[in-house]
Amino acid sequence: MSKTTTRDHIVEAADQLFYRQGFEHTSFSHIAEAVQISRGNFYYHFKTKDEILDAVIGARLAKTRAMLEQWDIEGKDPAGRIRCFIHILVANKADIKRYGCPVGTLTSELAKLNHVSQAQANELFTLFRTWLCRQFSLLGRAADADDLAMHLLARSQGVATLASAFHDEKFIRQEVDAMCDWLSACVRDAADARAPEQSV
Amino acid sequence: MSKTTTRDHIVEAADQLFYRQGFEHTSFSHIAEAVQISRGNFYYHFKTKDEILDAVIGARLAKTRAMLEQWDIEGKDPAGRIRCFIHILVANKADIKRYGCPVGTLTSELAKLNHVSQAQANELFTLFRTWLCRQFSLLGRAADADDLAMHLLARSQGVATLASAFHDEKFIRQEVDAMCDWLSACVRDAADARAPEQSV
DNA sequence: TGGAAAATAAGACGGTCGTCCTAATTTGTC
DNA sequence: GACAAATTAGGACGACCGTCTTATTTTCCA
Repeated sequence: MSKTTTRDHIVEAADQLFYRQGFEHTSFSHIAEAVQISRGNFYYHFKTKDEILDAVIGARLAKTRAMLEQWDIEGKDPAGRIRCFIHILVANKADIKRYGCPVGTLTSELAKLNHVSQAQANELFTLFRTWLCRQFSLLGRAADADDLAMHLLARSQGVATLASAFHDEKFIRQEVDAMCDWLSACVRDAADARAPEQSV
Repeated sequence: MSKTTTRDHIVEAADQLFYRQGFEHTSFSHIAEAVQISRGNFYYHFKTKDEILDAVIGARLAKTRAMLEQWDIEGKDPAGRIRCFIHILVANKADIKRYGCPVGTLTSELAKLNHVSQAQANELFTLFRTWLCRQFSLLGRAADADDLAMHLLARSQGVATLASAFHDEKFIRQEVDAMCDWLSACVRDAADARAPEQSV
């Protein structure tokens, strides 16, 4: 059935606004105007603003999990799947240029607010981290898979931050290519380690 | 002489609070309490909150410029100076773990607020960018100096973001080492380009 | 030492915030 | 079609925000 309820509309609008304006700067009035409902109606669906944040993070987690699973069943090899991750930056370059990375900026904001949902938001990072870790393991780099995952995550974050600061989409493409080259080198290293005598 | 005025105290306290709690979340009351003055006294020194932000950014710019100049006159080679930049992450690792990078997080917040001081805050990034660019040029990589500068800036940003999200200081050390290795490879490539026949 | 200038304190102001209560409306079921 | 439940609208509430005015205190120089 999947009928879209008012609650879903609220979460969706809050998601967008939290991303574009930040969590704290987004008020009930902003969301109410976006969803076209009265401000008082919120209390029926969510008792506090923090509950909305929880729902937004939950929605993002679900969406991310679905995306990663989709990549898993698309039948590519691990390197191809990692390349899917890297190319998120290109696919969302317009938004990233304007608002940065949704995960990184939310995490930073909640850290400064010392918000109770910090840990839940960081779970978004963990989702990517463990997924990447598994891909690097399948690639034959089980020994340092988590280091490679963290390295790639960090580079993606840095690219998003600078692309946003300098309003530079070309920089995204450039660094995405560099990350793909780095990934290829990773694959080569793994192959060499498996059969060093066959290396040219 | 250099007597510390009340104005300086305000800027200093605001600087800290903007870093730790964010600009928007920091109120006049917070700053007043930190400086131990009455809330009404602000208006004598600053007419608006935005003026305080301007002063804070100005102070950070001055401090950064002084730091870069210091590194310039310390007589090291360009690679050593770039290593100074990389090691900021280690020197400030405790703060970075808790609050992220002062430049990156402020830039992100102002971008979401669509704040008028966005450009001035981004100038902080430009300061590092042009300085790094010059160092890479002196290193013999004039052709792609700006690309290298942006790459290194992005990696630093990413490290700060993830170290903060995962509360992981070890990750900082790890990535700093990796960046230093990368820098050494840059130097080697530059040397090879200058005298390829001498390479082993 | 007296008096102008600089600096500070105290609080009023309109506005917005998140929260919460209550009445009206819509919806679904017998 | 009646009635209970689900949903929505509207607005009151106290608190805090940034701003601004005014009165008081301190500083400093003639």
